[in-house]
Amino acid sequence: MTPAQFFKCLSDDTRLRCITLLHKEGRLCVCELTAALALSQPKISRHLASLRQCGLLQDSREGQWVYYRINPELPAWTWPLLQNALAAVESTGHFKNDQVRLQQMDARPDTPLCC
Amino acid sequence: MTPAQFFKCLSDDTRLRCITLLHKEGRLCVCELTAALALSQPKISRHLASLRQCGLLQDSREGQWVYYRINPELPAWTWPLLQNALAAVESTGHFKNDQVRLQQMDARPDTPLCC
DNA sequence: TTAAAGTATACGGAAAAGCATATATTTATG
DNA sequence: CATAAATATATGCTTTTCCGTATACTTTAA
Repeated sequence: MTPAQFFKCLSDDTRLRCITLLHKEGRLCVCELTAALALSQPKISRHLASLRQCGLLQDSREGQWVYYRINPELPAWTWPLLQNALAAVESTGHFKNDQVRLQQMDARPDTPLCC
Repeated sequence: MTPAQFFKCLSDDTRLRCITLLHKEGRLCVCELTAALALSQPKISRHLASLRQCGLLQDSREGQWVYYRINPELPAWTWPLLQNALAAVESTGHFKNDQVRLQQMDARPDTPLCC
């Protein structure tokens, strides 16, 4: 992944909101992101697929659900950028209303409540 | 400027190369950038205009030449991102061959040698 | 084995981005 | 004033991005 490609990943609000929530929550399935951002499932799925294809995200299927997380093996130079990107989102107040629907502790990870 | 817009500015190689050189040199005119990157003048001019319009760059005409610099009044949240972006470019070795043609000290700023 | 939930992808269209080329504009200079 | 240099913009085109909708795939559960 080149720096320009990395920035392109972050250059769209939907992708940036997904990444922000994934960083906050650790991992989320598609339906949780769809519910949290109030966007259509194919839209979320397409953006997640593009982020996976460029190496920013990892996915793992668990039964019915596909969980996404930030790829822990990203190149070293991306980490400070990612940190500052999230800090920038935080400091500008963008997406401050985005939040994953609260889950009952004993409901995860088997059954996301959102679906 | 939103974070996503900021990242879009950095998501193109030509723009990233311009920003990298401008950060290194402080300020450069269009013909210096055109020569340093070996790209067409309209292409450079268009990218610089887009970066100026979104607030990332400032321009100032000095006689025949228009000098661009990184806008010193960028919002605070952009600075660490910019720093890390340049560090990323450096560490990945991209654009490592880009350099402004050396100027004789007494030739600047009146007459860029490149033109 | 059928149905339903969760997810991915195909398709078609709209909008934006990016480019090469040509031309206009501004400034300096003879 | 005419010309040349530096820069900006217009034009037409191709490519990419983004989206909504429809549909296919996968897994679970009845």
